[in-house]
Amino acid sequence: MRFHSPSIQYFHAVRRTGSIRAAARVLNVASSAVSRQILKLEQEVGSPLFERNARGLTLTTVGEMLARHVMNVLQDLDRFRSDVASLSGAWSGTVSIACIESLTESVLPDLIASHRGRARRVSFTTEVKGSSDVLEALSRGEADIGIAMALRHPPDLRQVALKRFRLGAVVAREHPLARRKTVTLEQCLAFPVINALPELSIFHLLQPLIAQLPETPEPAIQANSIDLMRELAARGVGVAFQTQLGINRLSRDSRLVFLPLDNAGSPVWSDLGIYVRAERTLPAYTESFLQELVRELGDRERRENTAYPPTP
Amino acid sequence: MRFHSPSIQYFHAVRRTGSIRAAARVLNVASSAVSRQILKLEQEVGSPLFERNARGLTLTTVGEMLARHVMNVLQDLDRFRSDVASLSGAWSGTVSIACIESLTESVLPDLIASHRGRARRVSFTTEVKGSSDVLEALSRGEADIGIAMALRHPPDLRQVALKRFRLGAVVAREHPLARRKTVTLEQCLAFPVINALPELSIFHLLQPLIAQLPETPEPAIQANSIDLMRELAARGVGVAFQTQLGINRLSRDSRLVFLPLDNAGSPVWSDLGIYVRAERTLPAYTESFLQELVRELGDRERRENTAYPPTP
DNA sequence: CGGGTTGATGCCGTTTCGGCAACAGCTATA
DNA sequence: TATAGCTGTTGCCGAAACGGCATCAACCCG
Repeated sequence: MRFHSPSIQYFHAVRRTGSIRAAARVLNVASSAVSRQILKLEQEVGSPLFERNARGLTLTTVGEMLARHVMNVLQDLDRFRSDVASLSGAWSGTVSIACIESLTESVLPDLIASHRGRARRVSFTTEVKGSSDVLEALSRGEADIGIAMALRHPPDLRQVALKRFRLGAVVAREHPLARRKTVTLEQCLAFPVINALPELSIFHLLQPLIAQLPETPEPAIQANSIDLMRELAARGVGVAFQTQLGINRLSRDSRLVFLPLDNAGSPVWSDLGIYVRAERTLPAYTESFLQELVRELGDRERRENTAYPPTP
Repeated sequence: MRFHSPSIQYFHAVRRTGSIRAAARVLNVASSAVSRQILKLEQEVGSPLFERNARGLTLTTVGEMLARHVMNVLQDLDRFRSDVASLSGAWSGTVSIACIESLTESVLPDLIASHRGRARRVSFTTEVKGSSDVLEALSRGEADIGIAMALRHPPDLRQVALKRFRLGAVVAREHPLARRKTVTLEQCLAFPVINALPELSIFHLLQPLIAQLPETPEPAIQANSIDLMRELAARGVGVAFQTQLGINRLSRDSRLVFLPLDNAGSPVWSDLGIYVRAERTLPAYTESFLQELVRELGDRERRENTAYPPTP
């Protein structure tokens, strides 16, 4: 089912790989064929699409415009294919997800497992990235659904939902703070803390708050893995911070205690956004999973706000 | 700039014309070429796209799915083209509008005239239809912007805005009702009325109200042209009904008086919707005009609600 | 029962496409 | 500085796809 000119498929491959020869390898054709199709495209558009650097190709402004169009075409072709397939009962396809690490410990595995229990023919590809990388992967068409910190998102993305979870400290059960109901940042900083590196979204949440404090103590440990940070906290190394998305896992882990964080008397929120390319209609199976994801995150948001109600 | 397979262009032409030979004439190619491309498409999709009737071709279910995809592709190609063109300063293109008759007397001509004053290179195509035909033309990709009565719209259309205007009676200045501030339906029906035919949206607004009345008098005249109905009213033939969109024109026309209609003590609203295909990004020049249209209709809505405030 | 459609097919010249090999330009490494 | 390895581009040629012409079978309407 390949009823689009080879040009746009070749263009798409070249854009992704950044090189004509690499694209040719992926496409299993000769590089000369790819080169010619690109030249023909440029002649028809009437403007160069790539800047030829010695090390490969980079999109020009017009090239980026065409890339957007080609992405729209190919993604909509995917949707059409899946629509036709679902007509004959074959509900199959691959959902590609890009998300930040907070989701990996329970939300995503739970959801994927349950979804595959019902729809065996739908497979998943997930990639964990930093928030801005998630949005970029979505823009570049490398993922269908993105979950990231709700920062400013580019106009070519659509925010499907916005859920807020409370940020908190994670300490070992024996930690002096462990018996409190909530903690403030000052109270945490009295102890060794395990700080997130800038790649993690927690960094960008805590950084402005720490900057407001009169003194900025040296962090004991810095890391870029939430898992590692939590394991360090469990061993009593210090205070870690994370959004309370792993409420199930944490409550099962008897070594750890989650303490909602307060700042100037009000909770510290971590806003999670679910994103999708705006100029796109999702295939039915992707849309279905997206709805489940939104519902599940809504449920967790509600559940945690009752478990840890905002201090008045 | 034709970088899509001939297949999809041919398919698009066949869908619009409903015949292979007619499509071939439009495309300036031999009918055999068109026939072969369609057959190839069907082979690649793995399912027939048209039902061959003796008199022409009709889309199958799969064919309609492909039609949707092809429409998305071609409309997005248009947008891409205009984006590239606007990069080199050429802000040009054609905005295609389908709307109901109420717009023709002042809203649309005013707006188009003023827009063309600023953007000389943007041309317009407008087609007046009934509300359901407007929506259908939009769905079939034959118009960019649709303005119609806000009924239930198909899911492939997006309602950009919803504006409500007051429905009223139009009578000659010498008419016995002309001195009133507002009128009720009963008061109007005491006189000869000029009824709208079902093709006009006014029919669908008034019909349910008339059906509620104890007695349904014979209409004096039925017509399917708002213009004609208004001219008849000006000659004292009877009471006409219309939405108060031509406030400028009516206030200039000294022969006529507009009387807001009340029913059971509350105004009778005529909801006007502005529609666009959902799975589509508009070219910049179309988007620009759309914004002006929404703003203008919003202005009129506000102006008329102050001119004729709802009776409390 | 013919005259007008309709879409489909066989044949054939033209166009396009893709693979192979060679080329020039650049970078990194020896 | 020379060389090996990479890049994209270009001639050449065979293969595949496309389009035009003429023809055919099926259908509708008068």
